[in-house]
Amino acid sequence: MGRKQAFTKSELLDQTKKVLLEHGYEGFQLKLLSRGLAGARSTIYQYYANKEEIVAACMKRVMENVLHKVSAIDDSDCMNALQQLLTVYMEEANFHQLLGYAHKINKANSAAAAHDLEFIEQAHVTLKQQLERLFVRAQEEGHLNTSIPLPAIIGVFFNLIDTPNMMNIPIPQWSKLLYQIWLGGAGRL
Amino acid sequence: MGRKQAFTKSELLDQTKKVLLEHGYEGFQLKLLSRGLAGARSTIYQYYANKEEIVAACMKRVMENVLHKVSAIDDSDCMNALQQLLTVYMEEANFHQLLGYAHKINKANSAAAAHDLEFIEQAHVTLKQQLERLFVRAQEEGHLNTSIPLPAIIGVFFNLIDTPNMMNIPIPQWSKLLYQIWLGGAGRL
Amino acid sequence: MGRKQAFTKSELLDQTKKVLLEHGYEGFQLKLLSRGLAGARSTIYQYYANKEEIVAACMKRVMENVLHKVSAIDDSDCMNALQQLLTVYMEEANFHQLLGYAHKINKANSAAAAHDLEFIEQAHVTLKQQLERLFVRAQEEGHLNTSIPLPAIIGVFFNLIDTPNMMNIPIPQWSKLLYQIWLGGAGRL
Amino acid sequence: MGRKQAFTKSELLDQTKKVLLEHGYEGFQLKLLSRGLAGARSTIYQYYANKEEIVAACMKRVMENVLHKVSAIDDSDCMNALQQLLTVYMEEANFHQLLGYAHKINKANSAAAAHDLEFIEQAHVTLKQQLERLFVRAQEEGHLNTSIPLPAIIGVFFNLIDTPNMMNIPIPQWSKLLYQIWLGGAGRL
DNA sequence: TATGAATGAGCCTTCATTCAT
DNA sequence: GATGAATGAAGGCTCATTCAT
Repeated sequence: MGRKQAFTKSELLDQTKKVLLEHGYEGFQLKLLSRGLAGARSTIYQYYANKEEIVAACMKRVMENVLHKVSAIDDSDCMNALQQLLTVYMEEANFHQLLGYAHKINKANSAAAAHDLEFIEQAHVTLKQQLERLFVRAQEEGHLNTSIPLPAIIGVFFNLIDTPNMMNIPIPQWSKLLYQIWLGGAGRL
Repeated sequence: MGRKQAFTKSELLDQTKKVLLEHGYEGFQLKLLSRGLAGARSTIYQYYANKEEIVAACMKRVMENVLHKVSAIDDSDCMNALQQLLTVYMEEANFHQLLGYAHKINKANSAAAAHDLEFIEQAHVTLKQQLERLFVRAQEEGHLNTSIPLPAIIGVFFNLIDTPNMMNIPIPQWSKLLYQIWLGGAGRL
Repeated sequence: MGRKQAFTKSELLDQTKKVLLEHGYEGFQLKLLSRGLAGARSTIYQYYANKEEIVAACMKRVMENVLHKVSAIDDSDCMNALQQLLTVYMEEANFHQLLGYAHKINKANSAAAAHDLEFIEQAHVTLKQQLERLFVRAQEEGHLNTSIPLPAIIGVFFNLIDTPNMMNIPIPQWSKLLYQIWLGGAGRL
Repeated sequence: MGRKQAFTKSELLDQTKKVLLEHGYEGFQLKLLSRGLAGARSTIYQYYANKEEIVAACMKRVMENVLHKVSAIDDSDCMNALQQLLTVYMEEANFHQLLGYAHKINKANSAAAAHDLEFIEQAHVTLKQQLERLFVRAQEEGHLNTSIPLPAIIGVFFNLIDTPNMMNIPIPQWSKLLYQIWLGGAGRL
């Protein structure tokens, strides 16, 4: 009964992510959102009660994707696991950047948004711990240069994600290449 | 003689940079700008005709600083020059990030802004060429691993700039450390 | 036979009255209306073409009730008739208040609403005349203090209806009590 | 310095009261407010941060007026004091009605509004106590009919305020007339 | 010149009403 | 007939920009 939906919740969140990455959190406007959807601006309110909830839901979904992919990684070999982790983060484009917006969301406006953010925060902590454990193992197993402080190693590793892929190399290979640079350096062997 | 000067152009641009980095381009508001300035919001229009011009002027100034510092680098030893370049970019905090906002500025609104952006664009190209020349030299002189495509090496190098400095190591040392990781890798030698 | 009846016209008007008294005319919203009804908001339009018609119909029904009850009053004894009138108006809770909203309804929007309002207006006039005749008779029969202008006496009498019943005395007794105060005053005899 | 104000805070509150009485709380719109002012709608925000604050401030001012006038009443003779109280409430037109809107204001939206409402609430309690004391004294001094419950007497007294003044009798006389009806009744002596 | 005040354009959100199943 | 979904027209509020002192 009733009409058929102009767009699905999933389409809405897809577009949300797109607009968010293109215009940043402060530049996120419902006008831009609806522009990329097959329906009017006010229709958005069928799904979410306000702007904040939309953004929070979008972030939550991205986080869930990442958690899902990460949980599928075999971490028996820690170096291999790191390589795969890097790939996952790269595939889940701009996961990193999106998370940076999380703290800007005004929780006071919406309980639902606050709840989603809580989830994201929790997951974030979990991911970090998992990652740190991998790095510690890598160090203990003698794969890393012990003269470099671990936080620096981790920071550089993470930052690889945002390296601009000028040559448009497919993500799996691009990820492998960056991993090699990170581990072996850019200098002559 | 009139009234006393409320704030100088330079103070205005300092504050512009601060607000820009804190709130992003889309979150840049004149209210935030004047809040950190010793004068009224409307006084800003004594210096610039609109928002776009302010941001463009700010970026231009940052670019000029970078150009100035870069031009002082001795590039007889290309590897040393690269190391120094990295330091300069890091010192000129968030130069990279600011430049990312450049393409968001609406040039249609102001000829002055368009002019400044033109300058920035030009300088950007120049810097890139200079950098590339250094990298080519580095490769020719056998400092780099030839099995890695140069664009990837450059991309990673540049991305180092944004690596979060969790341990708050002073910039010159932090720069040196990142340079080492980049060149030698994070793995065991 | 189609679908089952979601709610009757009468239920709709009951709920209309409730919402109207709770939120006032300007606060009357279809969302609040359907919330207390066993059916969807859009179903309301099966009965009435727009908001104005609903409110007008509600008022008309209340007025009809009052007319009905009033016509049953035996007015051979005018003082007794007045007492009974007061009771009727009080039973027909907030009749008075509802009528106050009548002039706010935008007739331009709906012929049906305009028609109902016409009826209400007419009935209102009739009731007033009837009442006035009763008061005139009461005065002529010497029941009222002739040193007080009749309009003042009538005004006070009518206003009794809205006296807050803090002690929750049952309406018939409450009505009788107010009638006594009105007639005999609050002062020592 | 700067331009001269389009309207004063006081004018704003005057108009607020007018619109509030004409359209009720739910019908109170900034458009209606600015329509009666010599300035644009957005100018209102120079004085108050939102709708709620405006309404709360308006009510507070009315309450302050009432408190001021009430405090000037000589209550050595309680019956005389009651008569004067009635006049005050009538002069401060629709004070009663306005107060009825107080509980509809959404305090969550504004600390300033909540603060004003706190004041109003407090003053309301004080006024009520003062009034009750007067009535108790009146009863003890034997001015009132002891066979009528005091709350009913008080309720009727208060309700007099809203009696429609059809003949447009000047307020002091109108008040006196109502007081007489209340005390002595409308019936033949 | 410096600025306090004014303001219109634009954004978020709500709501009566219409559509299409 | 009943309804879930769609939507444009407003209303509250903010902000860049202009005015007038």
